[in-house]
Order: sequence, then C-alpha cells, then structure tokens
Amino acid sequence: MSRDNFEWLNVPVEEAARRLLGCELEREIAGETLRVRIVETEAYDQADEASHTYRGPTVRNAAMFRGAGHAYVYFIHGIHHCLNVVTGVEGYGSGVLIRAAEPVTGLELMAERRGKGGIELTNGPGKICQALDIDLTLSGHSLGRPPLRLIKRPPLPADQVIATRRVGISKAVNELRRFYIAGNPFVSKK
DNA sequence: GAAAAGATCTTCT
DNA sequence: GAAGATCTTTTCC
Repeated sequence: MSRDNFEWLNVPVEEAARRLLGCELEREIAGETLRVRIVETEAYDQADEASHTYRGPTVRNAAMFRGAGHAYVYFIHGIHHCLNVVTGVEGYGSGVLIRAAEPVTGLELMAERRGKGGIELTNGPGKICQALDIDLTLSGHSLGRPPLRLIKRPPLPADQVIATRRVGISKAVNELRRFYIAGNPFVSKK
C-alpha cells in the first residue's frame, strides 16, 4: 500500500515521541488548510500497562498495530476524540498521543470550531481534535496523504525537550514517557 | 482562584 | 455494570 517514508518513526516509542516534537500536522477541510506544530506528546506501547494495546489487538485499537505512519483516533468519555501517531513495526501496538500543539495556519477556522481563542485552541488532546475536525473516520488513515498529513521537521536540541510523568492516567504513573518543548505556552498544565 | 462534578459513548469485566 | 490517555461549567472559599 503506502510506501511513504515513515522509517524515522520505526523506532522505540519514546524516541519516536521525541522526534515528533516540533513536527507539523496539516489538515485539509473543504479546500482550507489548517496546520499545527506538535509541542507535547506521550508514548504508549504494548508493554505499557496504561496503553490501550496492553491486552492485545481489539476492533477499537486495530489501527495501532498497522505500523509507523498511521493515525489512531479513539473516542473518550463519550465526548472527545484523541489523536495518536502510530509508531514501530506492523503487528506491534505502539503509538504516540498528541497532547498539545501550537496553531500555525488557519487560526480563525480553529477558533470558530472551538468557540474559543488564544491558548485554549489546541492545548489538550481533545481540543486539538475539535479544532482540526478529527474523528473516528480518520482512524487508520495513512499520514502520508491528505486530508491529514504529518510533516517531518528537524529534531530539536536535546536541552529543549523535557521528560515528565504522563497526565490523566491511573496506571504506570511513574513512567517518564511524556515529552514537551521547554517553555512553550501551549503545553498543557499540571 | 481552586476544586468538584457533569456530559455521555465504547470497551472490557 | 464500571471505568476511561478529557474538557467545560459551576460552586465554594
């Protein structure tokens, strides 16, 4: 199928989560282009008790087993969607949750969709999906093609990347698998 | 300003 | 039947 070049994501999830910082997501909606820059990520893989893939493949998480460069979208708490970038080899359930991003283009459309502006546009997993109109129909989508593309950027200097504990989970809480860009205002609090 | 609860769907126990 | 990789609004200091 896709021969898109996502070999740079075919690495352990923690490394992939670091590499995704600073990369951009481009979303096309009805001829309009929205773009955001990733500023906060969290790593999940099959050996991780907090991961959806911990207990093996299911209908819901199948996209996470499809290999690096796919999107995995899930629906949470009956209200919100969350976007993951799948990493690693096909058949191994690993991926990176996009927790926060910084708007680059299409600010007005995002604000319109969110009903808010400024820092509240994309500083959380569910907020990004609402701002970019991401839903379950994009789960399993290849990120090499429209309407949702992942754009690689040069890696950040190591001293700009901070590793901390993850947010909003109740298992494996002490793992340092959340990464964010130091000093960026769009990184979610806590 | 901080804390708590509500909204509401899928999956697994 | 319960809990969840969340966000918003309300309530009480």
